[in-house]
Amino acid sequence: MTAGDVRTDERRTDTRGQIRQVALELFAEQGYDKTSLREIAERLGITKAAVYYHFKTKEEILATLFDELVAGLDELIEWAGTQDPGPDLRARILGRYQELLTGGSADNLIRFVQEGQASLKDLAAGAQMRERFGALSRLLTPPDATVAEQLRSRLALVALHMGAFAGSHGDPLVATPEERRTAALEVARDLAR
Amino acid sequence: MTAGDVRTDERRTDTRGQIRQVALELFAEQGYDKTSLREIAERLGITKAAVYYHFKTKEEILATLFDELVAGLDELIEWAGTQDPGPDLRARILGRYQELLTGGSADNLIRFVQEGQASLKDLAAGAQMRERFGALSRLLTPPDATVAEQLRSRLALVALHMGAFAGSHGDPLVATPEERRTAALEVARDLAR
DNA sequence: GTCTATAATACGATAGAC
DNA sequence: GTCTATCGTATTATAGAC
Repeated sequence: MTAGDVRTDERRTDTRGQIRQVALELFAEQGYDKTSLREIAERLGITKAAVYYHFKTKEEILATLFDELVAGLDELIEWAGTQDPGPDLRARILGRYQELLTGGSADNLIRFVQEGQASLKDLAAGAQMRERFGALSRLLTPPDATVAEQLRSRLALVALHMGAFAGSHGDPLVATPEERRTAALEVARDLAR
Repeated sequence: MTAGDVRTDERRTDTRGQIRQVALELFAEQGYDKTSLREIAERLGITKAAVYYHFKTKEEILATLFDELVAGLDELIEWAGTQDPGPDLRARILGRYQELLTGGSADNLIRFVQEGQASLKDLAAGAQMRERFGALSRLLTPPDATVAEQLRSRLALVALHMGAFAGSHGDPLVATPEERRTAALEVARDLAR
């Protein structure tokens, strides 16, 4: 882990990374169950067996996709725990949560979470995400919250999700990604007010 | 179709209906892809082949599950088209939509739609539902709506869904079904105000 | 690090007996 | 209306050559 040890991260052809990237695209597009390792391999011009050199199982591919997001969420949750509760904190939590969903490939990841909840049900990554969503929901919900307020907290998170990837039921939102994000944050903050 | 023609509806052991019921429960619980015909058959103490006597394909089972809801939605959409647009109509649309989701087994169906969007992607039933959600969203969105208002309309529908089956991300809402429904309608109407 | 080949298993769907 | 038996095809995963 010294500063000069660049070699380990400088794999000339980062097959492992390409597998992760393609897998995430396919998982988000068509779901985990309906995406086969053969399909992932084919897109990269390699074979299934080659994929198994880089990952022990299909689920391991999925698990590594969540690592970054989960770490970011844990950081956010821990930070929020040290702050003074109140409407202002809730607004800041939502802003930081949206930042986690912005940039990188977190948009595909959150689309996968939002649209493929069923497939995540029995997977370790699913349990991991459910825990974090639960923690976030609690942080966004005053202790004496009504049922409607609890529901609003959950919807605030969904609003940010829908702003991150557009799609979802019915027609897509017609707007640029920036417009969507801005609108989503506005709606989410209003819901968690 | 005469009044006395009861026989056809009075099948002593309604296997077809039982298949539909069990299938819906399993689809809602674990998703369409992960539910096999063998599993459905086993729960009823029959074989896969027997299931194929009642339905030509697995997808046909799913399709019949949506028939009632789709018919109700079409009726609602048509009715709404004859009314004067405005905040008041939007509130009434949401109320009637919630009624469609209440009673019967529509709760399992809408849970399946909400949590299993990925599996519905390439299915005829999925396209059918997406059309209706799109129509509903448009009815709930003023013509000059901002992006935020468009998003709020979609969230209003999601609010009713979450009120219909509790579950979803993070912790379940702690409330009776009635409390959940009441809160969901309040939140939904506020979103579509 | 990638390959061919294959094991083991499950799936949706069909044929034909009863 | 339900059964047994099976077909054809996919899947995840592994063994072993190169």
